[in-house]
Amino acid sequence: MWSNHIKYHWPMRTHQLVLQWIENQLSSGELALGGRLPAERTLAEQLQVSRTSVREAIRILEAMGVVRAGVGSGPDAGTVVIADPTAALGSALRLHVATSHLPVADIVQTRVLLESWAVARARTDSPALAEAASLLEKMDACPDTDEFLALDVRFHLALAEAAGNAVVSAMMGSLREAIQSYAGKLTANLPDWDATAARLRAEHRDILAAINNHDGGRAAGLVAAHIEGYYKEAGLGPKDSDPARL
Amino acid sequence: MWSNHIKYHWPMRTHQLVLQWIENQLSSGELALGGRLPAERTLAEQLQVSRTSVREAIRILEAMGVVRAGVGSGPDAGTVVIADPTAALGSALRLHVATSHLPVADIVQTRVLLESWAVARARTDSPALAEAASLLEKMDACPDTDEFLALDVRFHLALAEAAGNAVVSAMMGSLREAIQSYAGKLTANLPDWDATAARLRAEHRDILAAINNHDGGRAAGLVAAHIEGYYKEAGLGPKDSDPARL
DNA sequence: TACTTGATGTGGTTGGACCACATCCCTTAG
DNA sequence: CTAAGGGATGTGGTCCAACCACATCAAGTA
Repeated sequence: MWSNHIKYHWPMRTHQLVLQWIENQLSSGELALGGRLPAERTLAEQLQVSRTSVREAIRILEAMGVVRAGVGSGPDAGTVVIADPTAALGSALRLHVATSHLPVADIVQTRVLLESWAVARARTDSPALAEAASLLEKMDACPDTDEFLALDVRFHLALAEAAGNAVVSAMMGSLREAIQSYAGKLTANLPDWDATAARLRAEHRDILAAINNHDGGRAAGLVAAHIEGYYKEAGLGPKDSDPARL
Repeated sequence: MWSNHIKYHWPMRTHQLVLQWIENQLSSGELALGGRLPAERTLAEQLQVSRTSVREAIRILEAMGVVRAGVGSGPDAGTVVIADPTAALGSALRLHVATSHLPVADIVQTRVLLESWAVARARTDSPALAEAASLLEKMDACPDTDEFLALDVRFHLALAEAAGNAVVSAMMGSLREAIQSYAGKLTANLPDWDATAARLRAEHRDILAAINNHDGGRAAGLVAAHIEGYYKEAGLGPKDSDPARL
């Protein structure tokens, strides 16, 4: 009856074993960024598990933004280690927003918190800040709404990166991604897009100016007002709203 | 060049299709928290895909903390919808720390930021705050180091929850989980655990007192000093963080 | 009534098969 | 000699048909 004592006392699923092995390889440095995992069939034989279990583990790592799977042959093929923490956090947040377990208002509030902190600590000599300035100019000469919004996303992301904290940057990006579809629908509610766009441009300029004037406190306040103002104008109540349906 | 962009969107892998279907069910409310997914074989037939693809999608959702798979029969069996955002974020962060893409110092800094913010706006009538007080008493009468640390984790999590922001709570928990093994090793470096424990107890009391005195600013400062002091004493060089002004 | 025992349904795991794709390398035509 | 075929090879992507371990439930039995 107890043909397998180990499994009974230590019920670890097979794909978790593979995950653990890969995570160890990553921690020990034997698998580094840009490195390639063994082929699925090879890895399955090495670990004495089925290819299915190996694939399930790789799926999880792929969803976590740790690896990228590519078919074919050559340098672009195979399963290679990447680093995209934003993908994992964004997907997770989006899914839990879908279950109504994470209110959209909380996401917006957290974004305000992180981005305010980031601009307050932004270094004026940061490359990310230079990129933000460049993006701001592009937005001035951009008549298309969708393109403007895309640039807006990159602008705010650049602001977050200016603080030099990779975790904050990743979280900022994931928060953006999690409510992207939501924000898109809110934008449709705006009564006068041209006026709003003009206001956003002006506020962007003020934020950047405050940072460059080494007035982090003012920059943080402007960012908070900028974000909250946008969502408020589009109809999202602050922290009381029910995100049940889109 | 742009054709790659199009190709990136068009050929959707089979498990992503399943993922999308389930996410739609969640968004529309047809699948709610505590609800059960169709059986894997049934779902495979419904969506006209193989059971393998269904399983890969479920694996991802499981890693994201959205579902829990249980074998057997009865109410506890099957794949049921849960809500554990901390699991997903924690795993993702831990994996990216393993790839050295997310510095531990950045994680600590982010934790200081979030927890400072949380205690600064903690509501004194929050149930989480009452739990924190209860945990504090337990820690006073706890001689065991490991148990003390476990209570410490729950104490700080309760503080984070007192702000009433689910996203911040989830992120706090995930940050803790991501560096848990790291923190454990650091604790071993402490020269005099008893002295450190006594200091931690005192600081916990001060933090809670500041919150109950409605002095959020002081509480935030105490939390920042509390966390940074611990890691500094254990030998982790901190990023200079100043979450004072938001 | 109380207990045993199979039936049923669930996820967990495996091996094999085939496909589409991308590269590499050898052959062959010029 | 060069350059254009065209397999050979290796990769992940997908599917299928089993089998196992487990947990519950219902029918049958003492």
